[in-house]
Amino acid sequence: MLITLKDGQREFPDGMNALDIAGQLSQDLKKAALAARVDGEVTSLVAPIAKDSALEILTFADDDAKRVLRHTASHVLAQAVKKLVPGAKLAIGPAIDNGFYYDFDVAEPFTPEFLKEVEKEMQRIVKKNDRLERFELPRAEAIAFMQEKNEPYKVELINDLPEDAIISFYKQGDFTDLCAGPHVPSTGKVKAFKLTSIAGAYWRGSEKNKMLQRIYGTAFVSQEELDAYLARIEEAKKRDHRRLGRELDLFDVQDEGPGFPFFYPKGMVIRNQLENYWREIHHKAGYDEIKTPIILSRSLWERSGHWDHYRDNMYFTKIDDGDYAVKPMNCPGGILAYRRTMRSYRELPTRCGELGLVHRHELSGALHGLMRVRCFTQDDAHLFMTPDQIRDEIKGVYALINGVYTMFGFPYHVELSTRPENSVGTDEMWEVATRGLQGALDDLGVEYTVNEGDGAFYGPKIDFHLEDSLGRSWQCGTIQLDLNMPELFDLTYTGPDGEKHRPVMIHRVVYGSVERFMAILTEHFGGAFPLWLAPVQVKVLTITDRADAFATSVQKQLDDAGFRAELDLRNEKIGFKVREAQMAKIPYMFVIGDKEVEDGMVNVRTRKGETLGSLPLADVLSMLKEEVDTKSIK
RNA sequence: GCCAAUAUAGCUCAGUCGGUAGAGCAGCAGUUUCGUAAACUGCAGGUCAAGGGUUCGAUUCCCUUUAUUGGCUCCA
Repeated sequence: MLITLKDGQREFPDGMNALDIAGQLSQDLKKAALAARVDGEVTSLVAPIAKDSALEILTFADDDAKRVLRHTASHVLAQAVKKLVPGAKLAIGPAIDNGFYYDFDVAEPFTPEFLKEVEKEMQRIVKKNDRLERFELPRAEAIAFMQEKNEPYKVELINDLPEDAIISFYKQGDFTDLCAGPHVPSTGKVKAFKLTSIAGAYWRGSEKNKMLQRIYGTAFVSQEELDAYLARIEEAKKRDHRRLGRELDLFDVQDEGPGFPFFYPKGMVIRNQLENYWREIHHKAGYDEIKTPIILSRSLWERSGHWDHYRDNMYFTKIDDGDYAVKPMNCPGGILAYRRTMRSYRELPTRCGELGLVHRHELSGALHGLMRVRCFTQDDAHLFMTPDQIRDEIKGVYALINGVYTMFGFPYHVELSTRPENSVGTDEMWEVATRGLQGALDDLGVEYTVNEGDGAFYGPKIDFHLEDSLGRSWQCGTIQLDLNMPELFDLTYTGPDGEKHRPVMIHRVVYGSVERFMAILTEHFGGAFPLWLAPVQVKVLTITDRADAFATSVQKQLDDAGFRAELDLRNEKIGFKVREAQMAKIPYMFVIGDKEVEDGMVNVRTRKGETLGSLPLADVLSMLKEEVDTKSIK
């Protein structure tokens, strides 16, 4: 058979497997090989290749090979747990980004000490280097096999496989698991691994099901790589916004208000800068700004559908004898603002923004720093338009969001979320709305994944996800197309024909929530905010008190020029003052000593440790102004 | 909300096999006037998360509650 390799074609005997082919190419490759990609499909190294094919030998550098190795590691984990707790029932154990997990149903929850034992047992299994052998069974036999092993979850999984599915198993030593594969050839390939945590997880992800015990771990081909990975995680934790928020005195959440964050003076500077920027770009994009009340009557929420579909997440209050709710979303307010007057088609589209403070009762276990809180400010806007304006408006919003994320240098991914179970409106409305969003994304040529059933209760949405320092993804921007609320509130505009028509509504946010966005921002920049956002932009440091007068006048000039500058006249050594400014991640330090006083210059140091030397203040000011005005993220 | 872990000074963490606690940093007070990431000395700082139980005695052991962390679920 003719095998096409990445650097040319070669003839090999029919039925030869990828591992042996690798061996003929180089012994090093054979040793490093974990899996193969045959005609684009990831397969086991030991699967015979029957015909002319394109072949890639995959080593750990390849993401698919990482998954194969980690999947095998999850089997090793399951084998070890079964050995130590024979009564444990196996659920599922896939590879995930950066690692793997396996779910078990056990009578007693796992403990951290137990993990140590499991790791030891896994070492033994890896050392034995058992081959992983694949075999298939017909459906009935597969079920009988797992029934006999007393693995009810596996039986359920097999029952749910499509009729024509090939049901395969992998056997290593005395352990066999239902698995589609592929795997590495033998357990010895799992050279370096670590079990990282224990967690509860619902069977099949539904809180209606039993909670199983999940063990998370990760695996690499060498101890060095594992150590490097663990060191990277430790490093990433230093960027955690909860930690930086406290260290840099920006914000925090206190026990007295779980999920209700505090913002301190330095944090407010960042927040206000973000809001100023937001107003600026929205003004340019043709938006007006409004503010609607935080508390509104119960009847409004009943009409909007929130009472039926969102009540569990809402806070309520009583005023005199009336029932009121604290708003969990801004849309009903935005709708009342639209509805206050007769609208003509000539006014459409209307774009009305609101930095709206909303409160939502999130589950206590879901709270996470500023990322998930119980009160937050959405940089919301509601657009009302005629149906034929939908695509252009969606594109306009997309451009706005893309522009902001790109300006900050944030990579993001896009998801399209469709109709959830608990929703309002007719099938037709949902169909039209979903097609509208999809059409706009396709027009723009945007890559996206579809998230079935994850839309808002009133409409489908396009979600923008950003990543935190540990690679966890958080939804920030969203564009939601809504045909339902206009119906529920009987919104109209007068068309050119003089008749009343129903407008279409778009709900959208750019930052998502100002709080979450600040968290992402903090982690992304590791607390070293770009100059335009930095709470303190310049710190003026004196070397001796002979420089006090000049330093004070420098600070005054900075202040007059609109910069946020602080003065450090303390009787401390310059090295100490620099260190403190450095740790506060202040972008620029102006060092002033006898020399500078004499020359009338400032000696500029950046937080990156560069010393720019003595410069005339006027020159430095125009340089900094340029950096602020362009919102440079250097 | 569910599973698990954790909670000691402003922060990071020791410690007590049950006899009411300690370090570094930060803070404060002195001394030091010094050239780009840590001067020196001293002082002060804690209901050991909260409530209950066991005990002669609980910060330590047990229970409950609260909060936090990592997941699950949910979501901006």
